[in-house]
Amino acid sequence: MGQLQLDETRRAILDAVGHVLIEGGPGCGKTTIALWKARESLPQLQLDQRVLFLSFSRAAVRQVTDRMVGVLSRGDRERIEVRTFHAFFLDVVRSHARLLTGKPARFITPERESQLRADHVGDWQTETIRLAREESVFVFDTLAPTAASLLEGSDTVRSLYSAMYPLVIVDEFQDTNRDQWRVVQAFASESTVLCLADPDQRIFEHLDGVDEHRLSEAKQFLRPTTFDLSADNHRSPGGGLLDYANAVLRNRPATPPEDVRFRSYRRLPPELMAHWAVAVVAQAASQQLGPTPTIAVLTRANSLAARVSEALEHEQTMPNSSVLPPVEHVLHWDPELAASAGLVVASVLEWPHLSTAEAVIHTLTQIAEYYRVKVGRGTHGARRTIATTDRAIEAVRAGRAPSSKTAKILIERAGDSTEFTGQPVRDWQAARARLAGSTELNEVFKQVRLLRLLHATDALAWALLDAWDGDVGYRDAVGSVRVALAEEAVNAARQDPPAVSVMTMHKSKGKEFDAVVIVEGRYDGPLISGDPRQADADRRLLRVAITRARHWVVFIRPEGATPLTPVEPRS
DNA sequence: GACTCATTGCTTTTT
DNA sequence: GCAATGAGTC
Repeated sequence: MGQLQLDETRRAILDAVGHVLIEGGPGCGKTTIALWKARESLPQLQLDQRVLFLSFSRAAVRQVTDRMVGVLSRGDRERIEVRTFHAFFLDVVRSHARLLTGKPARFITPERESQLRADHVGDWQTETIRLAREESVFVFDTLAPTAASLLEGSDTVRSLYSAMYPLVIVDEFQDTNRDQWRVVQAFASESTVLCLADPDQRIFEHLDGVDEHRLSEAKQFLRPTTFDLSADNHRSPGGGLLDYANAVLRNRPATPPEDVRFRSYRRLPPELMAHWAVAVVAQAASQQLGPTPTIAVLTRANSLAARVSEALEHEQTMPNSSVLPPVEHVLHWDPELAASAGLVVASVLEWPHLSTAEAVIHTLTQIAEYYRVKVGRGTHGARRTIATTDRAIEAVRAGRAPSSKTAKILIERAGDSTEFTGQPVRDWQAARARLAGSTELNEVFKQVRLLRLLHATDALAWALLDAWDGDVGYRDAVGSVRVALAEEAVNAARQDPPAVSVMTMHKSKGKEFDAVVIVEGRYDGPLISGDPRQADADRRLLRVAITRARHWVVFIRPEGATPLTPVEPRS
């Protein structure tokens, strides 16, 4: 770790006594100096004491853990616990919830929660609070406030954790929410707190409990010794990208450096442009950097990320008839909705074993389930569809003709002879093809296509092979697929990052790539909003997105889009 | 209560 | 371009 010079500021950080706040932009070395500081504190710790390094996501934890390998010896690494806030909260609640509720804690998974929530009449938040207080049952959202209350409310618990963790490091402090901050405050009375922050990387202020004044509040409360590393940049050589990102942030005139390119589109879809850009960048990058440069395609909205991913999946032909081969990639996508759409397809694979009425009810039930997940995601309008579907189920059950179009179509299709071949991939496609013709069926069909992009096809095929009855259909295909997709979700989280990733700019926080392609859609909201208040937040987000790149940035924007800086970019 | 047609407005999330 | 809404009709 010799490349990081121990300059005056860093020496001062290591020597500082009491709470410390380190501010600085992307690639300034905040994490590294924090790890050094942690290492310096180790000799003073007792054998059972640890340094606690709190991060916001599992990906961030991984990033820090990887970094530690270069900075610390194995023995030192074992004495630094890098954890997500939630993992820590879970621990606190599991160990001490009895103090609040008198009962041992039980936990509800997010999947289970979305079911319960969809079926619950009344305000779900109120219900989760009741569950926690009265039944000692916790969903993810009640963990943080409960852990905070435990640490605030009991001197014993607080001292216990401070004794365990004399030094607590908090990453991405600018985006800590209300409850995370409460926990940090509780630690501060007996432990030393080290906060790492970049005020210009606040990109989650729209979330409840995240506050633009958090940093100044922390300065008031902790009275930390504050250091500024914003002049340093160890990520992009020459600093051109960071300078340009800062110009975009402040809306100051700037000539984009050579390693930032712009392409505008007019008639061609942005997805195709993105595919082209990835192909071009991948080739250029592998020539200069070697075999597998990492590339991220970043978007404003999940919907565009999904569309880009779909384009990358298939061979495309440009107007000049050059052919873009498929690009292997991973879409960072919340898989729950696609998975529940997959269960609708799975239900069709069970049709050969069921009477027409049973088959229709089975599939309608899965469709209702899909819309329950949607309601859980905040789509209020899905309730209407659930009600319609439930009525249709009742009608079929009672032997009446349902009035819902979806149900009518399903009755017609389930009446046709349905036999499958035992080849999972072919049968899956055949089952999926039956889902079309009504708003609901079309929507489910579209969602299911995303499963392919999640690289779940192999896991699905294996699960279905086991479920094949050896004759005409699949037994408990729904159950098998559910298990396979849940396992896949767990595995996907552990896989090594692939060469090409597609995600929203928000999800790129804390990550790093050789090249970044930033795609602006036609209809998914502009990169920079016309509303000036919003525009500040947009510019912070853009700065984060640009600085994810170590070497190159490509912008794909619709023709006539507002320039990112007052000077027209080269094209 | 469900269908069709026209109108509107479009983001961002961890565990 | 497309999904979510609201009005009007069966």
